[in-house]
Amino acid sequence: MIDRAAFPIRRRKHARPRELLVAALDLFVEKGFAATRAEEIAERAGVSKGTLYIYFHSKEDLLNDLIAQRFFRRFPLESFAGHEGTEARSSRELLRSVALAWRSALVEGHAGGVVKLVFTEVHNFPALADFWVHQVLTPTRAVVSSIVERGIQRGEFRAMDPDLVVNALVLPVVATCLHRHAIDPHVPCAFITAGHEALGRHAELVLQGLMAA
Amino acid sequence: MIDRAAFPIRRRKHARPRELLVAALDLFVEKGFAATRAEEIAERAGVSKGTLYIYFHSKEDLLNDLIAQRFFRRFPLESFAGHEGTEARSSRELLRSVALAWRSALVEGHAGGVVKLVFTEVHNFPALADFWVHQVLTPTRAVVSSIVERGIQRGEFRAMDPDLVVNALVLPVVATCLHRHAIDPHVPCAFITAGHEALGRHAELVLQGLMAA
Amino acid sequence: MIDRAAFPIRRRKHARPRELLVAALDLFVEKGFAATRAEEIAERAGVSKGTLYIYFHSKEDLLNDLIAQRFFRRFPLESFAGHEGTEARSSRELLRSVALAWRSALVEGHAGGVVKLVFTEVHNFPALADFWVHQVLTPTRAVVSSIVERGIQRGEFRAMDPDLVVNALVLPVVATCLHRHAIDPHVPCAFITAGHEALGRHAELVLQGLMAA
Amino acid sequence: MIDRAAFPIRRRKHARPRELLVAALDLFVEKGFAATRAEEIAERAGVSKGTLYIYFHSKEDLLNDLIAQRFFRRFPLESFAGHEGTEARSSRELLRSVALAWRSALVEGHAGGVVKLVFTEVHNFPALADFWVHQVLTPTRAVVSSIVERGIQRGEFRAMDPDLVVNALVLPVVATCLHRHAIDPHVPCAFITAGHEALGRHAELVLQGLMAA
DNA sequence: CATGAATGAGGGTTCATTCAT
DNA sequence: TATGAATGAACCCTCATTCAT
Repeated sequence: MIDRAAFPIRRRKHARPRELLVAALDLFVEKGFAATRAEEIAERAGVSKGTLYIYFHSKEDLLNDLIAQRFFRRFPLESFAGHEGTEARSSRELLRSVALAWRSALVEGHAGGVVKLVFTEVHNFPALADFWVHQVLTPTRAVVSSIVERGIQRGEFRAMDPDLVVNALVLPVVATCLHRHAIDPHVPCAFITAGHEALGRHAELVLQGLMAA
Repeated sequence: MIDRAAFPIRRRKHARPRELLVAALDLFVEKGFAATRAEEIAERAGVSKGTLYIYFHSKEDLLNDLIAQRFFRRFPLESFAGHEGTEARSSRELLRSVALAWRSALVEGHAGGVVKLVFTEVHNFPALADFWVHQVLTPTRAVVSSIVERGIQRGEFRAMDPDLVVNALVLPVVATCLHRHAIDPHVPCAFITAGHEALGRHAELVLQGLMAA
Repeated sequence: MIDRAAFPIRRRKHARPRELLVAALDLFVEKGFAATRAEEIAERAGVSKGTLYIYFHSKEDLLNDLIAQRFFRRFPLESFAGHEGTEARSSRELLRSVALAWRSALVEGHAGGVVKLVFTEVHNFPALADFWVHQVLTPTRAVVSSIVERGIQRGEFRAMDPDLVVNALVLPVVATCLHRHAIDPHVPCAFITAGHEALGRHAELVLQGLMAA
Repeated sequence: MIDRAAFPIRRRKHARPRELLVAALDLFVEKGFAATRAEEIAERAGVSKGTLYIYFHSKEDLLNDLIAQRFFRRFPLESFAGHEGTEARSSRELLRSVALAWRSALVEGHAGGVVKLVFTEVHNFPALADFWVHQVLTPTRAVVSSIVERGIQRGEFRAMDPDLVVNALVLPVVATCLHRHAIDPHVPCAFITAGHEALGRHAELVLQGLMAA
């Protein structure tokens, strides 16, 4: 039933947990936690049902491990935290970089699926809310706030609530992720999930509105 | 078990299907379709498990009926369609109205829950994608496009891809909905789901960036 | 699959838990807890697998309820506690009555199966040890002790450790129970589980040894 | 994982089957056959799960082998069979010896656990009933009968059904075994499993009742 | 129509057993 | 021979659905 030639047992031993986590993430994103059967996860990982339970205590545990091991590393925004060596760059340019960091993290890469999972399964896994708010949103908010304040002080931006800028730059990325993973497979919406440059141009639009007169 | 005095049978008999649909919608939004038990729906509607199956063929049918009966009316954007009697209003003002129409439909009201449902259950109910794209997004896109083109022609806006404006105005509303229904119950995020004026000010920001120099 | 004519649904509603407990007790005694499948219990009670879980939370719960509801009433020895109106009877006669009370409780009746269950499942259900010691053995020991002391004081018995008498009268009953339920179905042992009078004559033998010279 | 230094392979290779049998017996006695996992047995024997199946075809086979190899030797009563050189000893003394032989075999030694196993698992392993009746009870019965008849003929005992004496001497030993292995670990019962001399004094009591007037 | 006891297919989980190493 | 990762049959339990009352 499983192609042993393609999946030698010994070689895969240490890879199994990761393979199962990847398979589980894909399926949880695709079908939701409750609608995903344990056997499907195993099958996609190329193992049998029982093998899953060698590495994880339960299906719930799989998702908890996903949250803990896979999600729980900070969003890649540290580079902006202190603006090291960024004195020369305009605040507009810095904010644009933040928006693009979000884009590359969520739209490209498969972190986008994680976003869908967060919003879909948070009811039964509150740790997802913690992850999302404290590991993703809050750091972003801190970085954007500091850049916006810098921009206002340097006269680049007009006076502005930084939260408004966070939301304007970041929430469309979230919504785009969800579209790509939920709606597009059924009804492709090119005008939303258009491609690489769309979010860049979105950032331009917002930042244009931010400029001082 | 059910308080008969408070709910006379006669008067409620015809309301049953609607009451069940409302209960189901609430629970599907809150816990997801798969994780909601048929008995819970009946209980919330104040009837017994068996009664649910008098009015609906199955649990799936309940959601299909929700989509067909509840969702399947156009988004309240018709008023903008022809810009009847709107000649005098600025294009900026019109777009602001569109954004506020979205806000009042999705953030206030409980249509916001429907949005969560769309993104959560679309995998098993492709009709949700059809509903979302054709009944909600596409009309909005048409309206916004026409206003943007009008604004450009009238010299109010600089040249701009209309889709960019749809996305900039509309996607944050979607993301805000999801936040309110998914994340906030666990980790309140005032800076996102701040309240009425937030989205209004977001629209201002975007529209400012849209203005011709 | 289940003969509905013989088992009308409504009439049995209140009888179900008891029927399931009886079926479970029989099977637990016969095959042991771990080797009894939930479906077997249901089948013997004339219902389907799922019905069992309407009335009991789990298979373990079934046994716990058996212990709590069925076993947890004191052994029928109270009548001897105060020797009310027993002044006239000889101590020998009283002890003989205790032994016969054990016999009728354990060998006749189906309490004998319970004894087997106690010894078989106590490892996983320590409450069985509590039941056995505190509800059965300890009361018996108290009664027998008081009678033995009375007999010694009245010069009927020679000096004797009362515990020895408890054991001599009671332990053979226990062993006989176990034989009847465990061994006899496979290899009948008439010389042990002989019948009514055997334990009576056993008591005679022991009591004879107890008599003062 | 296993301390190879402490257990050189060579020396243990031939001991493996016995070590596994001992481990299995302990666990079957402690937790029952169905509730004992094969891996536990292997672990207690200091080998891996797979090794168990080199020496035994299945878990059931382990118990069958236990019965065949371990149990299937006669109970140590042969010495009484012909009363060789016992002419001079009183029948009372001989019976006392039989009781003490039971005690040392069952209460001391770990044969007591076997008794528990017999009564617990006989349903699924009828060979246990055969063993118990034919290898243990029947020989004892034969020996006791002959001694009792001898005692009656020699005028030491009053007329008496020999089976009654078997039961009176032997069943309390059985019950004591079960107590020690089943109940005592949870609720210690000193008054039953008191120690070496208790069964001796029990025998005295019974034999006293047996004496001719 | 309304009820809720009963059903049984389906999915999560365990563990005896196998087999490549 | 020894290992232990992997398997999958079997079991516990849930819950959508039915139907006698």
